[in-house]
Amino acid sequence: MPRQVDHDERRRRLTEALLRIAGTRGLQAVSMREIAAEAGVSLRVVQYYFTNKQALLESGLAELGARMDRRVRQRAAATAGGLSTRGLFAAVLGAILPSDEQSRLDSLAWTAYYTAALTDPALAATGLTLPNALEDFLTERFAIAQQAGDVDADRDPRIEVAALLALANGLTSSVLSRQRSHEAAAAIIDYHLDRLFGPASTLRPPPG
Amino acid sequence: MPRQVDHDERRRRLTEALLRIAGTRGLQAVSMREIAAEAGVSLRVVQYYFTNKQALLESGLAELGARMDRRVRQRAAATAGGLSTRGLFAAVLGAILPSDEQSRLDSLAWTAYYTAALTDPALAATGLTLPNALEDFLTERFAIAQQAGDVDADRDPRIEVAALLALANGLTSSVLSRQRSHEAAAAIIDYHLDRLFGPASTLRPPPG
DNA sequence: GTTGTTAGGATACGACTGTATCCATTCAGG
DNA sequence: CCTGAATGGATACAGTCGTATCCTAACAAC
Repeated sequence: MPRQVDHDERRRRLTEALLRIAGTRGLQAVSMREIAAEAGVSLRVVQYYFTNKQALLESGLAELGARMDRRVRQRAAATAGGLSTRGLFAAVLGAILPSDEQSRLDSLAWTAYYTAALTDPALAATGLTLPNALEDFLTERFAIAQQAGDVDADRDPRIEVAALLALANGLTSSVLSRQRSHEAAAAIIDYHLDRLFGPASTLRPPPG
Repeated sequence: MPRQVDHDERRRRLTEALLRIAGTRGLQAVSMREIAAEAGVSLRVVQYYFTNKQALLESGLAELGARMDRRVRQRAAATAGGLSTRGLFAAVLGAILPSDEQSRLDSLAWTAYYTAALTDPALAATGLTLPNALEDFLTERFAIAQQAGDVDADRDPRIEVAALLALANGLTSSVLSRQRSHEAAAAIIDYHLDRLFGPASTLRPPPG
């Protein structure tokens, strides 16, 4: 075998270049040639490691999902002591909200993908499945906390969770458009978590 | 002067064609030729009545704003008797949520514009100004209702209004992706209005 | 050293984009 | 009637797009 190259590493670099473009100039600015330039390689290399533009886009979407997952776990791990239900919700919702430059770029790219998926059936198949799973998971946790008496009995778990996730998404959109700062958005989420769970008992996990 | 044509009417038809494409196939599918085909005219006609593609896109954005405004007023007018604070909020939030096929298409187009504006400074200038004005207006109304004793004194008007608007936006996004039905989203909004203002006192205005 | 596969540079193809130009038709004002 | 502006059909132009092809360099296996 001739000169061997780490294909996964090459693909990772190209995917990162793609997401950099999508986050700064939008998904419509993503072309094979732009990705090549951003990654500092030739067009042929991009073609060589991805059969299609479609494959490239799917790789970008997968990477975004992986990064989001990593952020949630990081925030959950940063919570001192065992993770309370409120801590879990704060971790998830805090991870959704863009908090630094990197997560802002990722969030922009995610929004671009989501919007594209609304009118592109090819992307819709892979891109719009995560929210439901997350909602179900959090609803279950919320219901358990409620049965334990940590939440008022008259709250509807399914509605509360759906609302919190929709709220985080709506706030994200306003943070991306710079209508609101990250801190203002985080305060709004805290305000609602306070109403649901009572005032926070421990230190807030650090942003990032 | 030779054969005279109603320019405003022509421009309106072309703008409608543009929004039809943006709502069904996305903003990236909008080209001068596609608009011409959708409107049943030649490419030259599109060029004749709009100097630029830019001008065409701005016209689409303006039309979307006008339609949204019309929907809010319609819902407000449909409310029996004088408009209560809750009625106002229900009208505005209900108008944001896509409720029929037409408002769904408009909402999709709006989302496409909003996403594009996040990375396109030309669109950002005209497109991202409405939300703030609406938020200020509703916050004022909310504060007045609170001083009149119609809302609990410990609610923060600015936060509550910002959260309601973000909630409506987030729910809209979930309705567009068919993660949730319009009815489910409307129920979530009602649930929160009930918590804020107490249970609804009058009939809910009809959808549409 | 020859061979054969892997890795990529260079270039080309047809489709599509926004925009510009050329030209024919229509019809009111003189 | 005739002239000139309004309207729009047809076509061209320079770019960019995704993709395909051709060809060369590198290097492990034999």
